[in-house]
Amino acid sequence: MKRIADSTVRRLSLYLRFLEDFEQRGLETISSDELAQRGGTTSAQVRKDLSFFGSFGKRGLGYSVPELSRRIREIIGLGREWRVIIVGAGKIGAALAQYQGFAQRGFHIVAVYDSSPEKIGRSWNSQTIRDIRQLEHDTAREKPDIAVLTVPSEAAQAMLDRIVKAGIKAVLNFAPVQLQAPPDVTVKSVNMAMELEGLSFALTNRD
Amino acid sequence: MKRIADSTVRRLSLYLRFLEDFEQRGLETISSDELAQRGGTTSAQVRKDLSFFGSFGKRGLGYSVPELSRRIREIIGLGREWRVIIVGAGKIGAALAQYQGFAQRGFHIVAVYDSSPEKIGRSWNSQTIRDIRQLEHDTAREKPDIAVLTVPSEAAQAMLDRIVKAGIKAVLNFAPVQLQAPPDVTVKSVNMAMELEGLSFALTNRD
DNA sequence: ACATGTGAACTGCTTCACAGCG
DNA sequence: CGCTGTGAAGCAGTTCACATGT
Repeated sequence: MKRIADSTVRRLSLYLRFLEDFEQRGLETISSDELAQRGGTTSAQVRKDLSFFGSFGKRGLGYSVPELSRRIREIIGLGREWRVIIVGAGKIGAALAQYQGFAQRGFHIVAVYDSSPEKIGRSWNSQTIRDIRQLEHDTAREKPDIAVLTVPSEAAQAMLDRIVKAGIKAVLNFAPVQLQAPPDVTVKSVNMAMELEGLSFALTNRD
Repeated sequence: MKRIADSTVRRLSLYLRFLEDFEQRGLETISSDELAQRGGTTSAQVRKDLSFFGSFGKRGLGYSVPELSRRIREIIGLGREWRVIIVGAGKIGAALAQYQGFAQRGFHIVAVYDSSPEKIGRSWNSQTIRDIRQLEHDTAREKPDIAVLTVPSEAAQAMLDRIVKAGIKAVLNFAPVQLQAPPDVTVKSVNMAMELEGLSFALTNRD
């Protein structure tokens, strides 16, 4: 299969959200143009995005909402449950563990880790915080798919190395640092500091 | 000035982080190649990024760490204090309000708002949570520069409209929805759901 | 000799425009 | 006729390669 651009995958996520909305309202079909307007893009872009994966529409009519919804879910891989661990039980970790949006889309938190003795053992939103030293042992047995990394910046790279060595192939990083990982491991970063600086730049450099 | 790509600004943020690190260690000069390796890019990319804003290096030598550091801070607009409000005192809002990285880079939280009567009036990390109904009134007086939007998805667009009408020109959105704003208002979104789905896609579609 | 700064070449994403099909 | 699907054109961001300055 041809390599798919990151931006394409992001838009598919977006389309799916709209489709689920339409689905709930009982709409049967939708055109590329309607999807485009909602998503702030163009109809050609929508059709091109979908065309990488097949021909899901009916000419002269548009797309079947339930079918397209199903196909996109399939493409993104939302048909199954993903097993997620959270590494770092700080403020952000806490917010994430309690975030309902995860479970709704099939991302199931199976463990939370920390290194601080005061936190280990404490119960936390139906999870007991585990000792980070158990990471390798647990991972071998429980085979999580995704690790969410919410440790301090200084510790992030070392912890990522452990996660990679433990065999996890997908990481969502919240530390504001650039991480190095082997090519078979996908790392996505959420970097608020960088976004804020982007706003600072926009405010500073406008006509 | 020519329009600067988003990716360029993000890399400048990244370079700045490395430069601050080098500065602390007392290093005097750095080459584009060293910056590139740290940032996972190429030396040509680094030089091109900087060239949009001027010629800061010395041929045959590299860049002065303190000078380049200063110049990038100036470019991004980190020379001043930015006044930030947080709209929505939920879990994410809480994590952000206590996040030290903000203040360190000159983003100063001047107010926190919520609509829930149980939350309003409660003290919170040296801020008292204010009634969202005060938003317009306060904004007229206190002139915040940036609003961080951490309200539920359903409320996000309506709240953004209020924020825009109140005259704020930069918004950092945490709701997993596509927001519409006039072109003179910059909106950046942090969308964990989308990043997670990107990981799901990567795990699903690999050889 | 060495590393910057920058036009030129390249790569890849987006937009166009229209043939194809219901 | 309307809307999809898609090659071709256009555009933007990245990489190359070398002239330039120290």
